Amino acid sequence: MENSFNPDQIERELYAHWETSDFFKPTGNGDPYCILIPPPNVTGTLHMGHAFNQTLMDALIRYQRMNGRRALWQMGTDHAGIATQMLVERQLATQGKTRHELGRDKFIERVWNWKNESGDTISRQIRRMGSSLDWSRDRFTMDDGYADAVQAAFIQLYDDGLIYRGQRLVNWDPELGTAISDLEVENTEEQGHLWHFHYPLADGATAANGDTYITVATTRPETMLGDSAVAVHPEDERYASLVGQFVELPLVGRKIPIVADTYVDMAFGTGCVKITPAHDFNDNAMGKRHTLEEINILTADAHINDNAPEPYRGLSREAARKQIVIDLQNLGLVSAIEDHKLMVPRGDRSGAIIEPLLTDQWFVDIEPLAKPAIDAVEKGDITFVPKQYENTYFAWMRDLQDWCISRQQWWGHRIPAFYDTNNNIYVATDEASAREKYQLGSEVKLSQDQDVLETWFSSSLWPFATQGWPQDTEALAEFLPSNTLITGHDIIFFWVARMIMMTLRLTQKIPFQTVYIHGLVRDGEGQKMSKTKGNGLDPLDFIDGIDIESLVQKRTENLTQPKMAKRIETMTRKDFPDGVAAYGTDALRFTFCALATTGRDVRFDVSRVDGYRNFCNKLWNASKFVLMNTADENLSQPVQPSPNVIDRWILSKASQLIEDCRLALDTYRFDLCANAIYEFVWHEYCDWYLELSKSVLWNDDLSDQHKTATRRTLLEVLELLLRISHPIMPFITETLWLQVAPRLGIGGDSVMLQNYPEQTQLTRDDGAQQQIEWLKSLITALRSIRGEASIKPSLGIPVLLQDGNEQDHAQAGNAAEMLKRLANVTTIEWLERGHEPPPNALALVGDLRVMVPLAGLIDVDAERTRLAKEVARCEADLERIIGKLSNDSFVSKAPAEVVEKERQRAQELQGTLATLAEQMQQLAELS
RNA sequence: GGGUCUGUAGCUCAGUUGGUUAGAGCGCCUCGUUGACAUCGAGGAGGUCGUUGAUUCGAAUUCAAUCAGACCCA
Repeated sequence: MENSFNPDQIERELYAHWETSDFFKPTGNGDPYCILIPPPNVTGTLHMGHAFNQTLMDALIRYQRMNGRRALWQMGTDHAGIATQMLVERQLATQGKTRHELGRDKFIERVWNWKNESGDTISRQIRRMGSSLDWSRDRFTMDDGYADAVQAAFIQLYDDGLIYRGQRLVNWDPELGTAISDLEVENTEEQGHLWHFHYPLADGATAANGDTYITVATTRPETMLGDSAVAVHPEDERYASLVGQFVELPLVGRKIPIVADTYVDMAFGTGCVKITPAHDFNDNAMGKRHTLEEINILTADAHINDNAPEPYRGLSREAARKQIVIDLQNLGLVSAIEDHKLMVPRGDRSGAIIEPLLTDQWFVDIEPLAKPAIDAVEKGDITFVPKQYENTYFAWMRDLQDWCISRQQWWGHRIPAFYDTNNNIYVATDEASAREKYQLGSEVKLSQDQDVLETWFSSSLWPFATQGWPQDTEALAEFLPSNTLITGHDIIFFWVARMIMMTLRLTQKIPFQTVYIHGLVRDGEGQKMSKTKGNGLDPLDFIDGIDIESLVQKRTENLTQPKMAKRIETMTRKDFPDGVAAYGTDALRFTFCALATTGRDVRFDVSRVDGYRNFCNKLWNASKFVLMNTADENLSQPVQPSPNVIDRWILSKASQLIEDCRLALDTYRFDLCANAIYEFVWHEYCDWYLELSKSVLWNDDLSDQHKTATRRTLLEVLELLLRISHPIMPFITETLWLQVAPRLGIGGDSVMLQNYPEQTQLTRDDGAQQQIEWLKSLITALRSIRGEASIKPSLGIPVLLQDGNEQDHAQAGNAAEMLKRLANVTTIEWLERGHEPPPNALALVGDLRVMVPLAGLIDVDAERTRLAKEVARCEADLERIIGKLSNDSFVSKAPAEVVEKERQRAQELQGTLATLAEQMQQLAELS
């Protein structure tokens, strides 16, 4: 075996072997267990969020597979309508072409070509994470079968009256030329202005103060061309007399009413608001309340249209704004321009400012879908972990707007709706079936809707469309509902809620039982990782390593804001002066598991990976030790129980570990599982058991029977540790297991097909645990004396024991060899009770006095300092406890056992302090 | 403006139903090259658990207020 763990050599080969051996497919007769992958975007590349998400899903699916479940982790990618279309359009642009020149069919062909050539990047990267996905069932949301499901869903919902077409205000991305979801709109605070305009009162009306105008404040002057009212608060006395009167809209000349509405904030601006129902969501709602005219003044690419006065037609919204302000200034109607911070909506893909625009779109009537979806979570059919996310879910679900599902794009599922020349709607899979369904003669001309469905519409069908719906398949019967959905909280609304609604409606089943929500990965400073900030990390760089120059180049190329490059470079060189080491997949996965606490953010701390890489190396070397020491003997037979207390102890401890790990995984506490494994492997198995085992294996006084028992136990526990850690660290555990298991007579092709350890297979032994804990405190006490007195480890020390009970005597007799080896003790002598010991350094283990004679080894002053510290600690403790015990209400009201415990502790401390005082006395006499 | 969450060692975080000597990893200090591992071993320092109240015999843990920060929704 190599001296240290080298992940690079094993990972790819092992993964390929697993995949070609079909180990990732559901097998056996166990209960089905299914995890659905949140389908990554086909244009995407693996980022830290994916890697985190992948790690948790894979840990869970491997755990359940090892529990004997028919485990399916369903692979798939989504077609990412907007992102993919943008990507291919950008490619075309480099050749000086547009999609319109190409035409719809040719363009879609181009997209498919791109997909077939480059659409598997993320799939390849996911494999590097060790993810045991069933690749044979890989689905893409644009595949034929999946497309059938999308059509079927649309048609059924339409026929049920749950999908309708209508003209509504939607979020319009003028750059992409399509509607987008309000979830795809990012509102950011930006610096702008608040313009105050005078609107002259019509028909000679005057305000209470005699003004012949009222003043409105707006952040978007250009929309005034579409104003159809001015609103004031009904209780605003300044304007009470004007309600019902009119103003004459400047530049336009339209007479528009002054209405009263409680929506108006009296304290904001002038207390008067211009109302533009066709270009603002709030104004639109108010317009509905007051039956105001909806005047659309913008084209699809955000230029002024013909509904506006002639001089402004054709201007961009920005140009129109400037011109309108100038024109109003010339009329003396601009009373103030203030700096103002406002929330600006931008499309998350294009970055363009989103325009609320009246357009014809397709909508899902959400209320009938939302109600059962809320019920399912309320009744507990679906549970969220952590539970608090159920509130987030409810809050959103109870305030849902109808869902706009059409997009003015080419790449996606074309809406299966046809129109005749009178714009009557016929919904069916294709033109022929539309004619049949609606009994249309050949004289009726039909044309298909040009739009496609938004990607999330198809993703919302994921739980059943991936299993063959609308066909009645075996997979559907077996894996719907699935068991656990693992995802970040950022897509609860986008995806989780919509899957619940659609699955319940179309299959009458819940899509999954448990939704485990994990945190989002942030950088070391807690910042969101983003390309713009250049603080993103590529998980593969942690697996394979990357030198600093390549890292700098990677982070600074293709920036949307090239001026950031210098800063990003400086920051990168500071954070990673030597680049990133090749840590391997297992170390990265272990890190993610250890970071998976219940919190909402996960700060990715590079030093953690470092530590867990070391942990892998520790496990590697422990295995090396075990293999070296178990080579020459047939150890396929169990030895039970072992004659060696250390063996019975470690097996007993291992039984606790199994319980802890199972509980942790069953409750999605991957962090607790990782910590339990780390603690056990390093601080029980390696620090103590391996060291103690040497005192058996290398002790000529012990029989072969003892040695065989320890060799067997070394292997047994190691084999168990490999199985228990496998879900978190698949590669190293597999590599080691294939060498370790045969020594125990265990066959099998892979640890991933073995059973996850069960507690019932081990015996708890409280006696053994007590004995070894006693031994550990003895050794620790001696090491502490050595450490504080700076006695070199290589220098042996004599030990005197005194007092103590019978058990101490018995145990000390058995422990001599181990004390010698682990604390470099040369001789152990008992001093009779009451006899005066030589000057010594003293430690107490219960009543047992453990003494190291000073005799030239230990400096009296150093020892006094050490003792004084110990005395201070005990005194502080005792003082606190006496305080409690002298409190009558504590003694009378606290449970008897708590009081008793404190009494005992006080007694022990008093004993200890008495002994220490004596010792101090003795030391004092020395100097 | 409405809502959610977080505040524990220098840093990143655990802390189950109130009773612990408040823990871990990293970092820091001292010592250490004999046969698994320097990607290591041994020892050690370091915290009035954001602040203030309340409940209780007892609060890091429950409640209220407050400060600081993060996020979601409008």
